[in-house]
Amino acid sequence: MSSSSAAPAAKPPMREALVAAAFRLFVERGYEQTTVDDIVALAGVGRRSFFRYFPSKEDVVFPDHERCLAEMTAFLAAGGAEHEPVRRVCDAARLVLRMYAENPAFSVQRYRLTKQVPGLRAYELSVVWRYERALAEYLRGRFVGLPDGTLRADVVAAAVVAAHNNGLRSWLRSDGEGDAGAAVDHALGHVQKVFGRSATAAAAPRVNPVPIGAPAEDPDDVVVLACRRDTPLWRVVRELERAFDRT
Amino acid sequence: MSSSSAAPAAKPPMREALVAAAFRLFVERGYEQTTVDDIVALAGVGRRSFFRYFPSKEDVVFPDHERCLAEMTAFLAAGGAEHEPVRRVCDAARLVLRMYAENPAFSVQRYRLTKQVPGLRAYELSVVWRYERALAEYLRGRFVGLPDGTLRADVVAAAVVAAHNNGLRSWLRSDGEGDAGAAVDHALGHVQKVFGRSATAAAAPRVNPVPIGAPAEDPDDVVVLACRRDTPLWRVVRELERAFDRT
DNA sequence: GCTCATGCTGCACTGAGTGTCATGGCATCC
DNA sequence: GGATGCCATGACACTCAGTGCAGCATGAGC
Repeated sequence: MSSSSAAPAAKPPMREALVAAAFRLFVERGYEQTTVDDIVALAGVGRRSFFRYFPSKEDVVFPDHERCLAEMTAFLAAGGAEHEPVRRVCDAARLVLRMYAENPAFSVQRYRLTKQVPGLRAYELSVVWRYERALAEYLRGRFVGLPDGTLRADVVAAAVVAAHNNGLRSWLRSDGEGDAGAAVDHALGHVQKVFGRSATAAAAPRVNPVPIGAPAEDPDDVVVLACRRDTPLWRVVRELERAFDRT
Repeated sequence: MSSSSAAPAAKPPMREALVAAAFRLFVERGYEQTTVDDIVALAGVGRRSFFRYFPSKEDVVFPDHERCLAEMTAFLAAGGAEHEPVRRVCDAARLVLRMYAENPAFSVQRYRLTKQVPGLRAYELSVVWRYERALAEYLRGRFVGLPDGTLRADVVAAAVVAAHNNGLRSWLRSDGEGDAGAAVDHALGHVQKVFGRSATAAAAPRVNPVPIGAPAEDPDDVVVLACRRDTPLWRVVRELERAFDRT
C-alpha cells in the first residue's frame, strides 16, 4: 500500500530508525555511554550500515543540518540585489529556526545533549560556523566596494548568528513552550536596528548630512549625529542647522 | 649547571619537545598522516607521556590557548566598573592577538594547518567559542539591568570576536609580515564605533541625555543622538537643549 | 533462469584515548 | 649512608570510532 511513487518521499527508513534508536539510548544512558554497537543492535542493523548513513557518531545527532544548510545557501543565492542585505541574512537565519521549530521535542532533547557533551558542542559549533560562513560570503558579495566590506560582512554575520542563537536558546530553555518565532524576531530586530542601513552612518564619526525632514518611508529609520565629545557646542548646532537646511 | 632554582621556570621541557616534534611531522607529511606514535618516536618518549601532557592529539596544535584563556578571564575579572565595557572586551581580545604575535612563524604554520584540516578547524572553533563566552559573560555582568542585556552582550561579544579574527587572519595570510596590531586595532575600532557607548542610544530610538559638554577623557568618544526620522524639528532641538543643560 | 546492480552484513585492521601497574630517579627523613 | 615515600615516566592491555574489503541477499531487466 505504501506506493513509492512520489519522487522525494519513501526514502529508506533506516536513517530514521537509526536516529530514533540513537536518541533513545542517548537520553537513557547518555551519549558517551552509548556505543555505535549499542545503536545498531537496538535498530537491528549491521554496524557497517550506520557509517553508511552517518559519517560519524556525532552526525546522527544533527541529521537535518546538512539539508538546512543547502536551503540557506540556495535562499541566499536566489535573492538578487533588490533586498536589503542585513534583512536578507536575518531572513536566512530564520530558516534555521524553522528547522528547529518543526520538531520542538526533538530539538529540546538535542539541546540538552549538546549542552552537556563537549564533543557534541564542538560539532554544533562547526555546523554553526558553516551557517555563519554562508551568511558572511553573501554579505561580502553585497558589500563589495564599500570600505571595510569584508570586515563588515564578517561582523554582521557573526552578530546575526549570535542574536539568532540567543533567541533560539531562550526558546529551547523553555522546553519549546514559548513562541520561538517571537524570540528570534526580537533578537534579530535588535541586530537590524544596529546594522540595518544606518550602520554606514554610525561607522563614520562625522556629521552626517542626512535630510532629517524627509518623509519617513521606514518609521523605525533613525538618523545618527556623531561627534567627538569635546566638540564645541556652537559647532554642533551649526552642523545641525546645516543638515536641516538640506531638506 | 642548569640550576632549577627559579620557581616559575625550568619546567619539564618534554612539552616543548613534543610540540616541536609534532609540528615537524605535521608540516612534513600532514596532520592526519602523522600518528601519535610517530610523534613520540621522534621525541624519544613513551606514548603514554604524550597523553599526559596533551589530552588529545589536537591539543598539541594549540599548546598555549589554555594559558591565554586564563589570562583573559583574569583580565576581565580584574577590571572594575571604571572601564567602558566594549572597550574592555576589545582590549581583552588584544590579549589573544598578542599571543599569536609572539611567535609569528609558529602562528602562520598553525594557520595553514587549521585551514586545511577539518578536525583542527573544529577544535579551533571550540577554543574561539570559549573566548567568546568569556567576553559575553563579562558583558552580561556589565549590561545587567539594561533592556536586552544578555542579548546585547552576546551580540557584542560575537562582533568583537569576528572583528578580531578578521584582522588576525588578514595578518596570518600575509605570512606574518604586516603589522598585526594595526590590522586588529582597525577591525576592533570598527566594532567600537558601532557599539561603543552609543550602542545604548542607537538601540533605543529616543533622545539620549548624555552630557555632551563633559571633558573628553577619550578623544575618540562619540555621542549619538537618535530619533525617528519623522520627529518634529522643534522636538529635536528641545531635547538637544535639555541634554546640553545637564552638563 | 541468468546476470547485473545495489544495498546490507561480517570481518579484520588502524589509530586515538584510557586504566593499570612496574620502574627508576630524587628528595627527604632517620 | 641507607631506608622511605613521592613523582614522572614507560610498557602493556583494552575499548571504541572509523575504514577497506569481500561476501551475500534481493530485485529488475533480458
